[in-house]
Amino acid sequence: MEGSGRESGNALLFLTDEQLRKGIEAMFFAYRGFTADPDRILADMAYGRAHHRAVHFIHRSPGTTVNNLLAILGVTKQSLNRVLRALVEDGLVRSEVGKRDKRERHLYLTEAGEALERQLSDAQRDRMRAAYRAAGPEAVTGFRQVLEAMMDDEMRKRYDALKDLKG
Amino acid sequence: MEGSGRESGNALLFLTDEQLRKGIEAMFFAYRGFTADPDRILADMAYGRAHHRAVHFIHRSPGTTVNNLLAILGVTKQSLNRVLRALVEDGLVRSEVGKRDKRERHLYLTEAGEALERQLSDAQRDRMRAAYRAAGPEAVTGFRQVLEAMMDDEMRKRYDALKDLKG
DNA sequence: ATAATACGTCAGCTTTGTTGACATTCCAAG
DNA sequence: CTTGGAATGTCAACAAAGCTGACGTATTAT
Repeated sequence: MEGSGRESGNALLFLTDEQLRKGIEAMFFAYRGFTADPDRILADMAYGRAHHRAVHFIHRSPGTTVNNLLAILGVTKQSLNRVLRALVEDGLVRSEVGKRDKRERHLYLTEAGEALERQLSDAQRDRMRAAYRAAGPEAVTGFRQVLEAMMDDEMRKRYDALKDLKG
Repeated sequence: MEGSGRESGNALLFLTDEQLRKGIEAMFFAYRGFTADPDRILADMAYGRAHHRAVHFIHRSPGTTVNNLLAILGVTKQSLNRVLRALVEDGLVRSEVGKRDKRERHLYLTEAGEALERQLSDAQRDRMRAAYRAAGPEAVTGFRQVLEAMMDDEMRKRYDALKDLKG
């Protein structure tokens, strides 16, 4: 992007259907690896991937509202509510009535919730770290660039909104 | 891997939890974008993502057996069978009894099946192509390197097995 | 002959998504 | 103060796509 113009020239040459298909298949198999470790951990409990996502984003943005979470995850409130209810009942998530706007519920992880989050994200980060190390720092930059370019506009908004919080 | 040792030195400096989390979130949102276009197309029909995967890999490896497909997709035969039955009934997939081993069923896409595959993969390739172009050729290399390093050993076997077919 | 393999199928269960309908609570505008 | 709309929660019903277990059948291998 801010690099030389040299690479833009022959970039198109590499975009054969064969190359693209490999990218598609790599994405498919890699995503399985990406979720494999948390899935294994969650399989022992009564939780699934949906719980993992909720826990992740509540940890990421403590005090986020249900509506916020809905927008990020892109599911219906009924679907999220089922997951959230289980997490609250099991004492992993705390739901606080908003002070400014009492209609809103602000979500926080409890100690137990943070512990689960740590367990799950440790596993996922370990794999990501290993992949990053194996591929090297320049690959990491490229990896992120392609992923960000691959998002829907909707998704990119959500991703960027998260970035603004802390990153 | 076969590159310089220079980059390995400062690689570790970049592996903060913050960086890793961004990678995790990028993966999450990008995968949604990755599947969004086919999902939209399939929503109009009575098909889902499972049908897409079956169609993709039958197109990719014409004449593949049910067991082969099972191993690649990583699902149970009951689950795959439901999908496959629908595709055969709808005339998108042809199932041929094996000549050497008559227990095996070899799977092929019909004309209609190929047409659907083209429609789906065109959409997905378009997005992948756009992402590749936006990110540049060096990013593409990095993207693939990280993805391949992120796969489970099991997944990588399946991915490599596919690569050997044509790529 | 017998065992193992490949495939199909029936039945039942789980997770995670969907719609639609409806109640409650609360803010804000009239 | 009343009322309309927004945010949330809940109930019911359903679908997609995964799972296990059991069973049958044809075919191949031992």
